[in-house]
Amino acid sequence: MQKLKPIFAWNNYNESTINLLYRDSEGKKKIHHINDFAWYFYIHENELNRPEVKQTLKFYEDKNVIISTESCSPFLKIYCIGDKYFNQVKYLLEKLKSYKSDIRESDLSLTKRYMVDNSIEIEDNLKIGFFDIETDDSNPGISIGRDQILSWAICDNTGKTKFQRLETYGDSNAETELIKNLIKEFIKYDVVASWNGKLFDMPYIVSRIEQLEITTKSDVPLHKSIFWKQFMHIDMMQQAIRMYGSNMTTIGLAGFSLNDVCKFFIGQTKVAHTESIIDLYKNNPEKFEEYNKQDTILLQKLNEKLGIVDLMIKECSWTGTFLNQFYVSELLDNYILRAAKKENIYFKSRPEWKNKEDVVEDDEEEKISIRGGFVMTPKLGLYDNVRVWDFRSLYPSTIITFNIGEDTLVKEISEQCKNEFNEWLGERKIEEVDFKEWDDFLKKENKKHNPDKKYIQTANNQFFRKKSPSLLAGLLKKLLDERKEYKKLQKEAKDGTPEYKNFKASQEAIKILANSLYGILADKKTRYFNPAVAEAITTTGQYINRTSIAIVSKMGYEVLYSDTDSQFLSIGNDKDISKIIEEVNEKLEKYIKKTYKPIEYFQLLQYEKTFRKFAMVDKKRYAGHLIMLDRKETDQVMIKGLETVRKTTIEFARRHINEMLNLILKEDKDENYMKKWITDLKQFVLNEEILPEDLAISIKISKPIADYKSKPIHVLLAEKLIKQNKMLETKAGRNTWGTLISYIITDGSGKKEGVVLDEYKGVWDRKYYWCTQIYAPMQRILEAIWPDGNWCEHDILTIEKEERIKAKKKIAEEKKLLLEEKKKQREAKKLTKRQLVLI
DNA sequence: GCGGACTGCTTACCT
DNA sequence: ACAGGTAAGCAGTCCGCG
Repeated sequence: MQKLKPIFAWNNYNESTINLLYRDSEGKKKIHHINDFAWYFYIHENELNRPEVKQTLKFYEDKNVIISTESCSPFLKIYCIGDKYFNQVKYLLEKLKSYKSDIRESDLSLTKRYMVDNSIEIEDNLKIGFFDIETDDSNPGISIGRDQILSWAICDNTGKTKFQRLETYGDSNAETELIKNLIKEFIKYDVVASWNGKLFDMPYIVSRIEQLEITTKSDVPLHKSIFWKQFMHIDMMQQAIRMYGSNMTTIGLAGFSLNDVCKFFIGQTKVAHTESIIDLYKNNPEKFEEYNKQDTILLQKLNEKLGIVDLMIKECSWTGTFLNQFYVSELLDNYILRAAKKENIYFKSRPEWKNKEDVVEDDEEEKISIRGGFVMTPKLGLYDNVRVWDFRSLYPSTIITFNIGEDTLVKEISEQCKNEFNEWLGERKIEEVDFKEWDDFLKKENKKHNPDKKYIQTANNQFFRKKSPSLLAGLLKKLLDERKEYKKLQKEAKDGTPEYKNFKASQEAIKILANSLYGILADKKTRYFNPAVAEAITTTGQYINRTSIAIVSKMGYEVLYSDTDSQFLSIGNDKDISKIIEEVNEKLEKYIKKTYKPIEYFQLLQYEKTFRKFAMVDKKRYAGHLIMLDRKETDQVMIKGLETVRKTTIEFARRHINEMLNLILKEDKDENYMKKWITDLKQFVLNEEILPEDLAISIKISKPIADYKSKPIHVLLAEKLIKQNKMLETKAGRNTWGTLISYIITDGSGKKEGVVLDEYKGVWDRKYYWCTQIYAPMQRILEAIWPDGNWCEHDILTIEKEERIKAKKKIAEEKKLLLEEKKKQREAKKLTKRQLVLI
């Protein structure tokens, strides 16, 4: 029989049957059962020499929990009666863990083990339904499951919608009918997608099902335990946050409400309404229906435009992950485990999930931190002709060039070499060390530990075998090659066609996987966590960057700044930049090849952008007039890290800092011009009226109020709003989007006092706004580019403070003088008294 | 009791 | 529930001074 492609697979608690959900040739959903697959884990053979381990294994063998064993030298494969969820197996594993035994892959579920071992391909032709529910909003605030569901709508991939409305308001039988029909509808699809459905729609439906006792009534299409397995649910909002959350300000996305996202990406909005939902339901059923349907249509269109779900499906089928487990770590775990299985590499078990409360203060593992990228202390100032180039995929390339991986690491000398490195480095940070000194140290160590060049040395003084590619290097090479192929195909296909979209999704999926690979090596929660290996990558990245800086400096060019994989240089426009890059690349390649003798060289600088005028303000903070980007001419002011790109900055400051940067970078205004400009602006802020929207500070509430250890003003205001039922508590979690609190500072002199925007009564602290919100960011920029400009004269608060201190000192001195005077007088009196007595 | 110095928390950014 | 590096503003605390 041809291997069937499951849509989803699972095994129930304490059962050893694997259920595969699939569609037959007629497209009908079926479940295939697998009963003959035995679960197993690995234990290192050396462990068998320990009496306590031996005894434990014997004990569970006698109890028939361990069925059989098989040698997989140097490991022993132990087959059990069920997976890690079986109580008896759980006890066995707990016992072995308590002995700190070297056990491997014991955390896999039966289903995951089966999928990995058989390299089961996952169905990627999935039927998607976009849905949304409306609920009774007559009570204040939102509370999951408190009120009735009023309707549902679902939209298929072609834009066809279905809608059902609660027939009789307040009637629980009618609501039961409504929800049953929704479930029946869900089951027709493989995936149902929603907007924020993970935190709203799904829990709401589940809660209503429980309250109405729908599952205990027998005419539901499928039994309770099984109908949720008939389809998967994904939350498109979470995925949108993953994709665009990090650069929303850069691209200009206002927020992650469905309305904001749709307005931005597809230029469409939700159905506008001023009435409450319950009002619409009761008095305007047509509009109510349109409103509910429109949300699902928007989801469908959004997916068509952005390919959100397509990309997820691609990543899932590439790695062998089911959609409802769509997390980077899970995707990569499946991908790596499948490859490792073929190479007979067994990874350690994934660490136990630790609750926040369970983390011990002195946990050694928790304290380990891994060195990251190189951030050069920038040479501040205003420059002409600044060129930027960067290393293409620095970390993947480094892994390949230096053949980095747990399997290629020379463990025998790893500890000693680490100690020697730390001893040499001492208290210094690696970026403080002179490059030549670092290079010399590495050469000395290389000679000592690697005389016949069998290994390849990394910049943290670790050694990796060269004989065959590491698992990681092999995977990455495959990924990069595949991506190249898909990129080519994408280029050949016609823009907008299904093929084009398919190739695009493929190459993007691969890019995400390749770039995330390093991350899991430095993540304590994964089985791949390995400080020596992770730091081999980052430190060597730093080293390559600094080698390049050394080469460039020797060629006579000045590197102004560098962050991880990019370099900023001031190179006149009379020079041929491509030629220079070519030369640097050649020299770098020659040097790395000569010094480290890699099997394959995989580093490449590529030309990125040119700034006509450029202001270097601080680490990770700069702005410039960009005229060339990826070999295409452009004309824009690019700003990184400065207040204008931060969403906490007030609009007034954002507008004026932008204006200021435009004047300096595009219109080449000089220092004197800007001084005048600042003086005028200060007068305006201190005397004129400013709109409240321009003064509002917006800060995100990122977690439940109780989790805050200190309570700044925005948290205090949020707390008040929550108490008044005007705002929802934020849930903990990575892919949730907290609520923004917008407020205005009424008194910024001490502990900040303020009001939320809605309650603003016209009181604002002018001096605080000028000094902290508006001028401070400007001053930092101006001081960086014209350091001798006496820019502090506009910082009123600091000046006032200094004057206060001066005045105080003066008073103190006067007092002191006065006291001394009195003392003198007293003594004089005493003297005269004594003199009198004497007389 | 006041205010400066310092520390730690929080947010939001960069690669 | 993929990483580390960084700036900035503020709350909270400690400590010396008077």
